[in-house]
Amino acid sequence: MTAKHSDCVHCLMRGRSIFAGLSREEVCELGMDVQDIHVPAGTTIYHEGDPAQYAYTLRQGGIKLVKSLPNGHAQIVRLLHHGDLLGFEGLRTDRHRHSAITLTGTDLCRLELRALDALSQRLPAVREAIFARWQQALQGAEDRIVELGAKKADARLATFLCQWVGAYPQQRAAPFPLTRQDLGEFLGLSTEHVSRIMADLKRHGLLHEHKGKIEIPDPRNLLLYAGSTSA
Amino acid sequence: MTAKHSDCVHCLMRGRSIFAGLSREEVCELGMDVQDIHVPAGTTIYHEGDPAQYAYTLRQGGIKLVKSLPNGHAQIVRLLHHGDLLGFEGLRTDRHRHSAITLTGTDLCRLELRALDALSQRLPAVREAIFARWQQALQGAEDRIVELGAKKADARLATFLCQWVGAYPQQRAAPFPLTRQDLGEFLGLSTEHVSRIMADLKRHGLLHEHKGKIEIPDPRNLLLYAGSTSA
DNA sequence: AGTCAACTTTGATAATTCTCAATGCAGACA
DNA sequence: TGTCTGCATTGAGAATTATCAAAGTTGACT
Repeated sequence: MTAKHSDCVHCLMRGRSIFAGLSREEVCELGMDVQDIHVPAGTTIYHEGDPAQYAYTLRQGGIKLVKSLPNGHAQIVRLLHHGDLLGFEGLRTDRHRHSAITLTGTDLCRLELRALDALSQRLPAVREAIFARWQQALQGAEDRIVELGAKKADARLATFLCQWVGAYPQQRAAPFPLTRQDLGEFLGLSTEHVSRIMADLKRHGLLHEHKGKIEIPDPRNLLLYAGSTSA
Repeated sequence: MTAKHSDCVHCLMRGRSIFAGLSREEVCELGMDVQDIHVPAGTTIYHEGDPAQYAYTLRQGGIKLVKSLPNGHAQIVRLLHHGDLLGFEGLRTDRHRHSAITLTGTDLCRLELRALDALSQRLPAVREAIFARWQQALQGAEDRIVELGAKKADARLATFLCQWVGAYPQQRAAPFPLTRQDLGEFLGLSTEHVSRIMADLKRHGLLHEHKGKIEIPDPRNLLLYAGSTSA
């Protein structure tokens, strides 16, 4: 893991970060100690239960937020793409509510939580940005509840895959660093079952996979198929 | 449904509402049109997809927030107790993301969303309160994801029942207005399956039910039992 | 008291999903 | 190039959960 001081002013991600609403001058005067961090795939950035000290902006790569149960099961609570914020569970939360693990090599900006908190008091734009992300996260979480509670395995997987590739509209084939186990832990299924469904989808030509890339020729078909295998 | 002007200053719920942090004077000067509303059980307060105009504070009673799927399934996204806020999906959200349906006769305070929004800009205490509820809701939603994704039926039900009675610490037996169908739609199970598990729990003396009241002699036992029927 | 409607319980059977075990596959590395 | 390790796939059987159908219960209303 490497770290250096970050130059927020010229950051390519600024437009998608929580500092998006600020002027160039305001960014210059943040007065925050922002670290620029690099971690390889499979790194745990922080553990569930750890005292929370930093928040991070995911600049590049993928991260999973995981909760573990005493019975040995793990549940991926959320998957993060570039531009997402992590580690900032709440205003006065002093412990991380999940573990953050990189799925790929990852670039992050690390901010001190105390400083970020203070900043959000001072700058309405930052507060709004955090607020908005929160709202987004809640909405996402509630959608997941519906997926997990009211849909069958194949429909869950199909919807998820469509959403995933939807997050990479530029590319023809989206990067796909998730293992079958990751998928299982995200969708509440066993790895084997995920594997079987994936194989089925591929057999039906609804899905192509190759070297960590995934492609869905026609999302509508995929959703239709998953919906029709069972009401 | 009856409505009259509300007297926030003397409201018994004020301490638990989003106006909790305000002084008596500030409450007097809210300048908000707060309506005092009463609705019977089984009323839909607003529908999923409706343009959002009001937020509500639940003063008394129980409410379920429901999302419906095209396939006919319904999923209860959240259950609200007294003191909870509803209808306030986000600052700039103009549509309700779920339907709100009363489980019991219910007392509500109705606030105009636009006014509440303006108020939260003006009064940091209100903003903080809303913020805090949000964080709470997100945390709750993520916990639900874990429940739905990583636990079996009996464990889900057990944890839920313990949480439910935990929300009524004063009483020996907690009010329990949920039908088996409600439980099923909350936990992602069929009504029949819920019924069977409930019967089992009662047979083992882990649970008593009588006239819309529920009692758990020893929550620890209940959780233990549900955990042990399967790893 | 009688009736109705809504909710609950129970049973039988089917569908879904999990678990365990074995095998296949591909990239990392010596 | 061989080997090794981690991941993916496949199969078979078991466990879990859903579905369908039929009674049973309860409470409200007449």
